[in-house]
Amino acid sequence: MKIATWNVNSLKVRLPHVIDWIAANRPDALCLQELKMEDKAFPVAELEAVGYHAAFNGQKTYNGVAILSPAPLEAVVRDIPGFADEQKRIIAATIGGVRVISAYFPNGQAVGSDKFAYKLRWLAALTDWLREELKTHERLVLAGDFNIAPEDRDAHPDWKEEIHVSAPERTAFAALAALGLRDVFRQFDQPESSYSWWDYRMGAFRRNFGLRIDHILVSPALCAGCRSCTIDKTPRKLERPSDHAPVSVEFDL
DNA sequence: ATGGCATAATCCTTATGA
Repeated sequence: MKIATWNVNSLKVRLPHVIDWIAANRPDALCLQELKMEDKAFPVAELEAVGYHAAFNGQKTYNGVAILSPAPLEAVVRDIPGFADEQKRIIAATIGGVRVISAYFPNGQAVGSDKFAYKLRWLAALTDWLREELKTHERLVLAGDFNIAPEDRDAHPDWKEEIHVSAPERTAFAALAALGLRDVFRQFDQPESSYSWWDYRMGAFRRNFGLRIDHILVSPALCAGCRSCTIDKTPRKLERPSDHAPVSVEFDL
């Protein structure tokens, strides 16, 4: 089974890239973030035409998440249950017996800001919810744009901002890991300076000035079967790219 | 010291991203 995640930064603009990437990679599940569109604008027909169903949780202008799959998407849940939030950042579905969650974590803007406090509140609510989910879903995948670089090696050495690398954010990431969820990328040898996001400015991609903030975390029941985890930089080289690259994991069930 | 790019929504400027 192959599961991937991709922050597309506007599905309207990026739909051709998504369609091409699906055709080349045929994932069993593709988690998308930052759709930046309302549900009524979601390209259902275009994706059906390439053999993919979709569950989506959209919002005008900001946020918005989806899961695409050639197989039926069952038991769809939108948003974190019990957490009052206007922002559309979560969708979950069961695909082939695997609970798949597409998550767009808050950016946080700046350490100490109101948005940073919201990021930490949101992370705490997510962790509480997943603790319960894991009781009923042994096979679980949390994939998305975490907006956290979990270790120093996940950020370019010249990254001078605190946001995405601060201690409170990394502590919150560790709390997710403490549920038993494993950052699959680090289960395998990887190239040095592996990142999944590069700023549009300053020639950041050319200089590989990036952050690894897009992650796939898997439950213990799936971890042993994991065969690979890779970041695909090819779509970042296209005209009008997303600033994020897709991340994929392959595992045996 | 600042903003540098991209997107979407008020439009020709602003909010947000990371």
